[in-house]
Amino acid sequence: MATSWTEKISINRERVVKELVQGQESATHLQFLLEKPYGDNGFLSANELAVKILRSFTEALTLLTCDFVQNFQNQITSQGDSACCDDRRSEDSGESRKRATTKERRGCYKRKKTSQSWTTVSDAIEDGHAWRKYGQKEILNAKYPRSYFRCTHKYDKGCKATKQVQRMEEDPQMYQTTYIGHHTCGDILKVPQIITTRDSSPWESYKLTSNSNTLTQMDHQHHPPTKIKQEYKEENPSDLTDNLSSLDSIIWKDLVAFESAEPGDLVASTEATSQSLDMDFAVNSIELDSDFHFDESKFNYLT
DNA sequence: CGGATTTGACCAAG
DNA sequence: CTTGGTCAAATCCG
Repeated sequence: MATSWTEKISINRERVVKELVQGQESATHLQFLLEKPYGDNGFLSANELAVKILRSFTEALTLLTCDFVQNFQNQITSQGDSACCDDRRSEDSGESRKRATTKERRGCYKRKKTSQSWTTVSDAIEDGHAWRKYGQKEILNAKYPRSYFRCTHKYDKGCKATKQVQRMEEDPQMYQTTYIGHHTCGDILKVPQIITTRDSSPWESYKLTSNSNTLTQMDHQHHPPTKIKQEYKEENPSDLTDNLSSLDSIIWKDLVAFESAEPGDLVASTEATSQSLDMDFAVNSIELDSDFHFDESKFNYLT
């Protein structure tokens, strides 16, 4: 195997610490916001911070759980072959089956307990990936049903990515999306989808092309305008600028809201998760040139 | 006609 | 037993 169990543990420990530190920082920020509830100068709203904190702790707990479960499973499998669900099904006799083979396997699966997952909250459902809905379920004590999506390329490319989308009770305009597993089909959203809003309607949509840092206007979609965040200045940040080549693996958690998308403008911010950097960060501003092109080195990052 | 969605059934887990 | 996640036939839609 590529990495040993002990290596995985030490890798995950770093990530756990990182997640917990981030959660702590977000909590501090939240505390600051709660102390002055009428100020609106914060980069992140209290609600977004709460989501961020929750995500950090969820991720940390997931990593810890993965360690534990993986270790346990390693011990089990080393003692003998694991029982597959097909084995269980062979015991399940008596009742006549409608059809053999594929139908025989219906509902035969393991719950994704150890898959990496992360949750976002946004007022847009579209995230740039090709999803196919495969189910909807009423959830106990939830006002709105939960929708289940899988990657369109599940069968042709074996992509295991799924997501669950649920309208939020407190704010029905917003959707909570839980992504489970990363895309392995090549349909990786190499660059963020950026939704912009202008001060005056109509708002317009832009998308970063995959091979360049160029914003191209998208066909109008049925997104409601995203909220505009106030610019938040902070000293240039971190070691992130050393790793900008990893931009292709960034998964953007939130939509960017531009105060203006005119060339030359500094435009507002978003949050993002980088798989390769294994961290979350925020892009504070992006400067556009006349071709709606931006220079990565001019990004202002917040970690 | 083929791909996407709907929806009730099926199944695992607790 | 209940609940949530998935399957797949029926249906919709371009």
